[in-house]
Amino acid sequence: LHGARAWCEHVFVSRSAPRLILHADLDAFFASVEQRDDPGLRGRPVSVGGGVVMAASYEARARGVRSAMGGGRARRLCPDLVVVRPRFDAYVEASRAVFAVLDRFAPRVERGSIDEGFLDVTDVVAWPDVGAHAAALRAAVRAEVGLPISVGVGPSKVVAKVASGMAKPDGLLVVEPDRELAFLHPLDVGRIWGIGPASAQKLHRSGIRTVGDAARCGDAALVAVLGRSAGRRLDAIAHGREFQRVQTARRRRSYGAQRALGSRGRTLTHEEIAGTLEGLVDRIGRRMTGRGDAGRTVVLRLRFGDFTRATRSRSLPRATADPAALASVARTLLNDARPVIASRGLTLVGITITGLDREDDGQLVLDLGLS
DNA sequence: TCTGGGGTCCTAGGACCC
DNA sequence: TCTGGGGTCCTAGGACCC
Repeated sequence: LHGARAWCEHVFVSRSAPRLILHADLDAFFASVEQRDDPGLRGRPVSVGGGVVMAASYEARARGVRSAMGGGRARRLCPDLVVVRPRFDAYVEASRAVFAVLDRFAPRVERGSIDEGFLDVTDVVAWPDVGAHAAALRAAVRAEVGLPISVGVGPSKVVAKVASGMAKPDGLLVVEPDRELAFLHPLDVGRIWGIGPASAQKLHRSGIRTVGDAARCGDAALVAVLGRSAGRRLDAIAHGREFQRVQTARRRRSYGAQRALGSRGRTLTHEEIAGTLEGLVDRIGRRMTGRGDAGRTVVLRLRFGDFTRATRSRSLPRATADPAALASVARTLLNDARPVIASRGLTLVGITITGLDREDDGQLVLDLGLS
């Protein structure tokens, strides 16, 4: 109980008060690494990945090329586009080097993804100095790793994140504590981290276009449109009351592998699909074993020609990382899915392992019963 | 714009248990 | 006989992020 109480206090204190947060986000990360390592690519429109654009340099973006865009369209928009093959090892190494720098600038750093991090500097930087601190961070990353990085500063992770996006490329934007709502309210709701195209559209249809609209319409209306969790979160953001902690050590919750089959996936036989699945399960098994993890739930993911999806899952009595055991479950799931596959034209198969086996996995629920 | 590979979190219903 | 209040676990689908 003592531990639980200390934990609750920690969570509530750090969640209920403004902090001083930096969001540091590398610009066009994969493409910037390529331009750094090959001077011949500098100043030219670069796409990492040819089938699908995984990252586009700013020169390419100026021509309309965007990440996640099909390669054909990218080349039509930008005929002199230089397409390079991704080098994931180089990106992982560059990311490690960048976080080594970030760790020097804050006692608490959250790895948001391979190319972005949140820094809580509340306890180490006085408010008026935060701009200089952020500028020094950007200079250090540039000097030591050779990559451009943009930084947003604000009283919460969401504000810092939106600010870094507006600072790009290679910029810095500081949102002063009392300017937070003035900064957020004019923005379209879709600019908020966590409000994607589907939610933005629902809000727009209800007449809620900006964050300011969301603030005025009230918590109940937002919950009605977005559901309990997302609705309350947007309400809190719109009133400047959302203060998620910077989480330094987040544990992985799943392992997955998938393979796009293209249109030829529609003609693959059951046995060929099973063979592909076996390869994916093998890959996952190796990764899990390498990290000493095991999982109890196997999820088969399918995507079809019309981009609809389906999942089939099964939980085992005990966690395993054994590819043979996982493969046999994957096979029965594939059998379950046979009718769906036959009726819809398969274009992607994937396997995810969840229910990771960890002794310290658990949750504490505090029931408040507020009126 | 016609789409890769890796993740996280939320919602909801059903079966079961005391 | 019907029911309150408290739980667990599983499955499936969806939205979102980089």
